[in-house]
This record gives sequence, C-alpha cells and structure tokens, in this order.
Amino acid sequence: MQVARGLLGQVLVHGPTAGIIVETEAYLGGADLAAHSARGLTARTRVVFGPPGHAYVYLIYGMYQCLNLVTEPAGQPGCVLIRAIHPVSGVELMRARRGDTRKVEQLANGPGKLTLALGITLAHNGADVTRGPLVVRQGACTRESEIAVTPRIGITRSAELPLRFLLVGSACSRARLLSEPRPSEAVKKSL
DNA sequence: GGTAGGATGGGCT
DNA sequence: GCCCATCCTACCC
Repeated sequence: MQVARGLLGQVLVHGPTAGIIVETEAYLGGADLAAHSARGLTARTRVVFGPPGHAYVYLIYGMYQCLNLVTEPAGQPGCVLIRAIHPVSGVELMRARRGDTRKVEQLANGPGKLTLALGITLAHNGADVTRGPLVVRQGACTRESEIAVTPRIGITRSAELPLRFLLVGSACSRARLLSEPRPSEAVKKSL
C-alpha cells in the first residue's frame, strides 16, 4: 500500500519508451480476496510470492497483459498493479505499437494499454526491475496532496477497499476519477 | 457526452 | 464451463 503511493511520480522505462506512473492499485495478501494470490501459491502466482522488485505480468481476457510490481518479502504475497502512465519518451514508438491516431493521453492510460505501448509482454514475468531492461527510475518528488485514493475498479471481490491511487493532475488518469479535484500547477509542470 | 456488447484464451472450480 | 485486476466499436443522446 505504501509502495503503491510511492510509485506515483516514478518513471517506468523500457528501452526507448518511458512514462510517469500516474495510477496504481495495491493487491494485498491476507483478506484481500481480489488478489490473484488469495487462492494460494499456484504456477501463475509464483512470482507474487517471490522477492520484491520483480515484475508480475499476466494475461487478462485472453488478449491483454497487465504489469504488477511485487512488493513483499519472499514467501509473502503482495503486488501493485500499474494502471496508467503519462508518456514522456518514445512517444512515436508507442503510437506505432498502439495503432496511431490517438491523443498522447490515451496511449497508456489503462493497464492493458500501457503494456502494449511500452512493449511489455509475458516474457517479462519474473524480471528484476532494478536491473533492466525494464526499470523503475526515481522521478520528481510527489506531494501527498497530489494523491487521490479511491476504491479499485474492474473487480467485484473486496471492491470496497480504498487501494487505488492517482496523481490528480494527470490527464492520463483523470477520466476514471470521480469527483476530481483541480489539478495543481506543480503537477501540471512536472508532467 | 454516454453506455452496451463482443473479442478471446488461460486459470481454476 | 465459468470467470475474469480490459479495451474498442457501434450506437444513442
């Protein structure tokens, strides 16, 4: 949960493409029934029970891939789903991968979209995010006041838990945030 | 602006 | 056989 907040404002880099993380969701161990790990250690969730700082990538709805970062010590499940990024480099490549003719804000403003835009696939499952080629870099400092917290979306079990975190100034997460506060000048500039 | 429905395949009961 | 941590298109305001 702390990691999910901390990832906001950090930069996700893969090759020539990169973007600022603007939306995350935490998936916990224990009573969080929405987490894949809730049903115990299986072939699919092996990585989630492994050491932190690794990528957990899985196939959803038969056609999209979602990227998570493992957060807990080995033996203990827990991860953070990256839900949206704000593209900062390699935008033309992202555009090509996504099929062109879109606004920049829409290139990677969803979990399935950002893996496509960044070129992240199931092959990255288990990859060490501190060593590359897929890396998380420290970004600009994020103020607590720039973070909004809401229930997670797209799930039914444990749906009431407030585990979704957004940078309120980002156009890339805006559309999905109900009753959105005014974006601050500080956030606008940092994007 | 909004919503309804279909695509599509692995994982688990 | 059913359930998805999704996205896009068509269609209707």
